[in-house]
Amino acid sequence: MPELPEVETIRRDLLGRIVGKKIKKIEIKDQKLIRSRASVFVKSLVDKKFVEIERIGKLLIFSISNNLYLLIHLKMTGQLIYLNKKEIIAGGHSLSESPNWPNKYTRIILEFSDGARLLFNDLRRFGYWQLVNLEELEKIKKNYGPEPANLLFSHWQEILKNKKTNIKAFLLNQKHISGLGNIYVDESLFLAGIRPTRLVSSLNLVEQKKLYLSMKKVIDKAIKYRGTTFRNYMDSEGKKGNFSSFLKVYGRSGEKCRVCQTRIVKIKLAGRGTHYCPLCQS
DNA sequence: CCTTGTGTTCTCCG
DNA sequence: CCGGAGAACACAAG
Repeated sequence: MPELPEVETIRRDLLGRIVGKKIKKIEIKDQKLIRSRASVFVKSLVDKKFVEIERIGKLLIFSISNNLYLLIHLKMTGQLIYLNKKEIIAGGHSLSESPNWPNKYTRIILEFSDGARLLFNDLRRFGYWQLVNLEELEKIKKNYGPEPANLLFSHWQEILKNKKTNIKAFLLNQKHISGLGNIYVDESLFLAGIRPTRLVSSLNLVEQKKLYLSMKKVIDKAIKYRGTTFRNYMDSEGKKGNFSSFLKVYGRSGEKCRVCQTRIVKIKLAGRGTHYCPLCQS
């Protein structure tokens, strides 16, 4: 499940690899995943270059040399795989556990003029590629709250104000704060010592501050370790994220809390599997 | 039937 | 009756 740290890892890796390269060819194997007419899509990209790669929350934004923007969302199982000419001939990367590409889940292939390729794999076909102009991009950006890294505590307090839902549902909502998904919401709440079921309105000042700091800490560390691989996630070289071994609650139901040895509980909340320690979190 | 990110639709409340 | 918030559902496939 790519969340902010995973998408940021991909963004940083791709910056040095594809920016400035001319797009030579596009192969669309599954029309469903592109949110434009295929002919328009191909015409707008071929012979153009990527100028910059940005990100808002979990959404990647590739600026193109013709003032259009390619939005790529990985949703649950999307992967962006970069292969240079040599790796294409070898059928993948030089890692033993690395699968061969393209595979049956490869939905779109971008080919650059130097022979390198960018593959978009998506098992569940939830992800998408979409072309927008600046005006449309600005509109889309308005749906996202600030990211943990850019957040001031005074702003955080404003955001929390008058919210009537539980803290889990609140943190998952990208309009309030962007980039957190199920894994990092559960991990941030554990670090803050707050139960996911708590109402936003019930958090006192100390808890607000703890959560504020915990989100930043969890996200920063996860970026440092190149994200979490729980199921499908891999970076643009086909490698797994290294944050998985630091998970305190996510995916650990029935296992002992690393702090107090109490067994981690799993409930369903906001329609999502939700993990917490009944002793550390109150 | 479980998994999840997000867009849409439904429902409730003041 | 309107607007906003939040809940519920839809999507997909293994």
